[in-house]
Amino acid sequence: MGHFYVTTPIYYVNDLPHIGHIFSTVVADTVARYRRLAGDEVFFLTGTDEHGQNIERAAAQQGVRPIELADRVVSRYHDLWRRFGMSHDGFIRTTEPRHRRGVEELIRRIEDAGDLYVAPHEGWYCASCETFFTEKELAMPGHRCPTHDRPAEWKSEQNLFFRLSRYEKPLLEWIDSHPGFIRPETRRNEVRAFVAQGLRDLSVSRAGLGWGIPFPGHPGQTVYVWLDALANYLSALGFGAPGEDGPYRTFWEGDGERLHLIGKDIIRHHCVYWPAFLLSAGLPLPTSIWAHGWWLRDQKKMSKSVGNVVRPDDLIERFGPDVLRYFLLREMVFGQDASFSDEGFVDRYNSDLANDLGNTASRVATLARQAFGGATPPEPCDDNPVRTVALAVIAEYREAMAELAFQDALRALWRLLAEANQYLVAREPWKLIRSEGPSPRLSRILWNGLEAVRLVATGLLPVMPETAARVLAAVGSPVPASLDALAWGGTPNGVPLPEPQPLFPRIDKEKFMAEIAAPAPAASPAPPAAAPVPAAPVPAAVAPTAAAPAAARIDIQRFMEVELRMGRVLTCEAVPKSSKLLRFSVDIGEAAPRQILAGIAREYRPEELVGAEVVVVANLEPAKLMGLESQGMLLAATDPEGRPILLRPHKPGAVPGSRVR
RNA sequence: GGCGGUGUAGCUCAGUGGUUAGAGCGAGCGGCUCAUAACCGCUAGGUCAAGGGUUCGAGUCCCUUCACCGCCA
Repeated sequence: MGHFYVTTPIYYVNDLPHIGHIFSTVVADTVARYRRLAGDEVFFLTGTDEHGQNIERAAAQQGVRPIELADRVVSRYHDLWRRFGMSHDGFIRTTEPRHRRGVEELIRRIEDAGDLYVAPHEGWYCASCETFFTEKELAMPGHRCPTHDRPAEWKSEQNLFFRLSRYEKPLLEWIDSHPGFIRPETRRNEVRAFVAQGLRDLSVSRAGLGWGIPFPGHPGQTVYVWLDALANYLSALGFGAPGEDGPYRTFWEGDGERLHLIGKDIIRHHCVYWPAFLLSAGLPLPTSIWAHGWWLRDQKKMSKSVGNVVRPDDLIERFGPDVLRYFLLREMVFGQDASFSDEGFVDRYNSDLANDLGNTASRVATLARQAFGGATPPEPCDDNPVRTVALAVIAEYREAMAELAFQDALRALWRLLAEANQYLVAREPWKLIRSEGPSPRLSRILWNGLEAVRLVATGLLPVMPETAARVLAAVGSPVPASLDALAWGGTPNGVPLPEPQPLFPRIDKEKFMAEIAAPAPAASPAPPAAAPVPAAPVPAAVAPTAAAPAAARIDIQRFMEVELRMGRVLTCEAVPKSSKLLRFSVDIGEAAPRQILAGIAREYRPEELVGAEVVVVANLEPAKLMGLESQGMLLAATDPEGRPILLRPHKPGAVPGSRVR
């Protein structure tokens, strides 16, 4: 069969792994496993992006060398991938010598093609993005970077430029003649439109940047991070290695498939710059670049500053990685955004895994054990409604998996579980056990049930490798090494069946929701508190007031992300039917006062607070309490009893709206 | 502003111009008792964003409007 190369983005080591990283890697792992089962020779690559000013700065703040910072974060990735049973064949770090050689070789070829030149580069530069902006883009006063909301610096330097403009037509032609090159379709349209409107040459070096790969032949220049990072897809395969090219020839230059999985935020780099670099260097292009959407948290974008990033350690600890893998692949329409919620997670778990998969497996296993002395039935069955559905499901599953339509593939498998349950209810084998004992008819009925579960578990092998194996064991089948097993008739006859045990114990949803809403019990070890880089802030609403452990240090920029403003209370009243909430309208220097709710009614009477000066968190995501929207938060400390003490200035005169810092 | 996309059941989403618009989850009722209070059946719930047009026939094609999303270095 063919060769198949699949890559994840390489992850930037300024952030700990979160659900977004996990998703990309789970997808790649699932595809890799599927293709291996289907008989392809597979190379699955992931890795880390470790260069750039952000890393340099973060390391300096922590008083370590950049490579030490990178080492620490990388070890977190290794740990996580191990826990997830990721089956990657390679892990590349951009700080490795082999990567540097690959980058140098790529640049040499681009230079040989005459696509590099030196020119002055100037503009407003945001060090966080490591990007130059045009005057137009930063039109707002102060030239603030739109993504980081911090002032950009005017910068002018000599840089190397890549003749991207030369590849405008070739790229358009390539996109037009390769319909599957950029997926999904809507991204392809976007990229096409972007290229069609004209391409400017691209700066591919920075002057005086320490932490990066020196630009070969141009002392004082460092390779621009994107050119550096993208080359990982080649260098990890051995491109640029002195004697031996390793898997490079097989997986990049061969006629197999080369699939880049990316998030939608890095489309341009992968769909424009990267193909152009490759065209220039005379190298093959990837066969497909698949951009998936983002995981939202309860419909909102996850962001470090909001503090709603899903770090799935608790979920993995509690359910094992396979359940999260299943959830991620089942819930997201690949290519679109999806929303992660704890409630959705439990619902999915209970209905799909506990009720359907787990229960059906133990149902058929128990029946067969009862009827045939603890073994699988002696007689198979070759003509029945379950088989008819199974054949359709298998075809649909394969088609969907080939398209990375995991949602459809899984939905198809679950149709077979439903069919098996309907079939059992129609045949009532539990009655036959009593009325006719281990008859041939009973054998065929129960064999069909086992076979249906076996097929579903086989289809689940790429998605939930460890769990699928356990389901197979539960229905008396071995773990197959090939997708050939995904065909009717594999359940062995007369082999012992283990005593069924719940594979997915049902979760009490109410209890679960209450548990995750509550702060972790004091006894439990603090979650990764000793994180090498600042972890996401704990949502303040649920943070315990008792002696909080010292938080990781943050820099001034980080602090300034919290917008604290002076406010004057205009009105204040109790919220009906609430013992704790007061409703304020607060002037913080804006056109209209803010409505803010605070849980301090037990300690303060509304009338004593009218006119009070208070400190407001002004850029907090609005939240609904008792049906009322709270557009901010009042700062308060607590006394030894845990009662709130509102923070107020010790003397009057602060201007409403003035920044507190 | 330009280009592209989306809008269908309480929620998440399917729906090549062709009967009465579907699935899963959730809700209500009934059945079963092998199975993890699981499973099976039935029911409720839709002016298919709004308006206009083409057509024998429109969720589907065209136009307009509204809302949301993405891209425009």
